[in-house]
Amino acid sequence: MPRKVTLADVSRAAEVGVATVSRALGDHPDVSEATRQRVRAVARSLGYRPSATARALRTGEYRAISVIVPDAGWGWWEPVVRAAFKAAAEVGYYLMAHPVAGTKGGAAAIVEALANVPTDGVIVIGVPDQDGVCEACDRIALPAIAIDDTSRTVRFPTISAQNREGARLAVEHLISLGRRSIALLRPNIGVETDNWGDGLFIDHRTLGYRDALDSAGIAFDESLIIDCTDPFNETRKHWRELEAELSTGVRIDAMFCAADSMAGAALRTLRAHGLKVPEDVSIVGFDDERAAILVDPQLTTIRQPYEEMGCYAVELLLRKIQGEHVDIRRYEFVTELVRRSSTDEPERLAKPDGTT
Amino acid sequence: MPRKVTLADVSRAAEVGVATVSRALGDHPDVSEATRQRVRAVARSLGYRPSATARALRTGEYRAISVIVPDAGWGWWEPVVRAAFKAAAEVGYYLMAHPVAGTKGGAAAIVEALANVPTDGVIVIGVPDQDGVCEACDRIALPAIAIDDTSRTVRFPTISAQNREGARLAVEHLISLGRRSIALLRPNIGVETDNWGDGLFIDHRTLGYRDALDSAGIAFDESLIIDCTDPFNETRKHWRELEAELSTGVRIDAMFCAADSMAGAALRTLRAHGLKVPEDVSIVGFDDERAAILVDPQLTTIRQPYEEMGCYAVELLLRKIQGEHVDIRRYEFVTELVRRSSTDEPERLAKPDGTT
DNA sequence: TAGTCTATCGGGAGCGTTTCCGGTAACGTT
DNA sequence: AACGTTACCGGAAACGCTCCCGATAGACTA
Repeated sequence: MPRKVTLADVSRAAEVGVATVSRALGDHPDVSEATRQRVRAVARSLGYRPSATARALRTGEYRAISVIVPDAGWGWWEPVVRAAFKAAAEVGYYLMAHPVAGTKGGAAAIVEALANVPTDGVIVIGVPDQDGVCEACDRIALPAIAIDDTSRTVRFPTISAQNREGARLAVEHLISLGRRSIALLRPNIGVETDNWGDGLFIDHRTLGYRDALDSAGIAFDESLIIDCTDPFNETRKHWRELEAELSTGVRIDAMFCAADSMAGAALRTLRAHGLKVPEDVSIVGFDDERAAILVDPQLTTIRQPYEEMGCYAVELLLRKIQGEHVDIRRYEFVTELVRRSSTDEPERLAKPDGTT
Repeated sequence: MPRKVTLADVSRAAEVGVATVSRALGDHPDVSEATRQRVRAVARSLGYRPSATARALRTGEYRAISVIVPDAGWGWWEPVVRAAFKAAAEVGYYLMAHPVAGTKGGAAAIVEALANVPTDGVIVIGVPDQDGVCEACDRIALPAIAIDDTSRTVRFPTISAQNREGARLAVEHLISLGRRSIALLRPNIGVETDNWGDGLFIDHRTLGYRDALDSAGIAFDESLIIDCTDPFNETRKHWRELEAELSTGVRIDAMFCAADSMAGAALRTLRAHGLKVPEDVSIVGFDDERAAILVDPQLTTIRQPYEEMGCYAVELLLRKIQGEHVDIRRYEFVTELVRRSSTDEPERLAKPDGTT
């Protein structure tokens, strides 16, 4: 294999100093147009490629950032990552993704490994023990910012959607269809949730659910809250209880899936109990992830502005990398309702407010 | 922020030479146990972390490899990447993922960017212009190996499933259910396919389809082949033709989806035309990606041994990195049929071979 | 004509490692 | 007592780059 061609090689071939080559290639001002051209030409013909390592060692910056994601693929964060990739590329930064799934040792191990990866900062997206990761980053002086919040306190700049308002939007939509017995299906994310407290996204969504009920004067019924651990295997106790209730004839006429990923299981279960969607039960999800259009019927859901969130994340991170101060608070983004067939109006139901 | 602590700092604090520190930390033989302990302790208390950059610059190896994937998430390659991550970690290598989706410039640009990323080699997974990417890697002396094949020739070590045998398995299963009018739904992958030639995975799957038909003595009917560009939007002409046929009463009783990602659309379309799965139409997919268990009914499909493939990929790549010779050929892995409800036997159909 | 200024360039240090090589001290051997 | 061995350690070079600083030559000013 051909030995790597270095600055010195180019310098020799172009008959100029190595410093000049560096400047010519780096578009610095104090080099004549003529030499710049010549150096350029020689470098190209020699197939010169700068060593990112050497450059990083010298300058102390890698021009690369990392995102830590829960898994390689499959999740609401995909579009966020995609957007972040693009945003980073636009300012000449390279972005790399680090899935934590399957890694043993969890957050700590991830950051441990990250210490060996050339990166100027990290974006932590919806991983368990988000705070732990961020703090570990802090310890090794790595700027970090978080997206979504799986930790109750805000000790790092945190980007999230307006979860409470979004949930309210969802449930209001169901109510506007004339639904009144609305179940809340919640993903269990491995940390204790606190229905009323501030913090976890799922808490906010629960609050939004209550907000909508309250405004509509519908009594809150705790038995309609169902926690669901595994969206694919439906192992959670509460979920089985719902199934039991359904088979004993308890009726719900709507369901707010606080995460799209559970929609498949929900649909299957409802169907198994002879309930039709959207005729008998209307469903609204949250996240607008790709599963939403895969299921049948396609899912009405709450969409987060993933692109904006991803872009803003890199923007914030770059600021932090450049030493600017970034407020430690939650940066919230507005959500919108995406209507699909899971909330088609089956028949003309009399609505509370009398509109069509 | 605290300045980074270097070898020199540790050396000063431990009152030994920097070379000794390096050796002590690196578990080299010629350093006394006593000093090793002391250096270790000092390093820990100072919070020393070796600079991966400096080390890489000196040693010339990064102990990191890259995977290039079509997209950030959502696809059959997810488990491959996951397995590769693990395999790499086990031998002390770090793996990073590079999605090409959204990148402008395609393959060339990717590798261009990769030149600035510290990596010892790359695994290219199912991206368009796979050959182009591999060749670009070759040019910059980056060891590369490919997984799956979206190029017709094998100019790089290529890992793939036994696509032909897998497809045969799928279709034989359908035939064993008594089905005889079996549609083949194919993903369009952006390159011209050649039904009979060797190369693209989809060609192999088509061949397997024919193999099964031939063995069962079922005549091949070209009009049952449907090409489908976008699994989510179903825009392809042939697909609309199928829909048209279905509505004019043309009957199929089974469908082999040559990629799971199309199953959602297929199911929706069939349902829209009043056909029930699995009662009226049996469906088998290919890939066993996560979509397979999300759809309703859950999809019988052909599973590739993703974990093995991912592990083998890093094994092969590491060998290449270490300068060993790696045969340039296709490394094929056996597939298996995963039975789910989309091929439940609806009623007792008379089977050709008379078995139950 | 002498001095100053600008444009252009080269030398060389230094980023944090690893590793070669040479040096010292302690020990064992004749 | 003189030598060779062994065990341990430190100095320093090198990896490829950037950038500070000083040098040179020509142009311009007084």
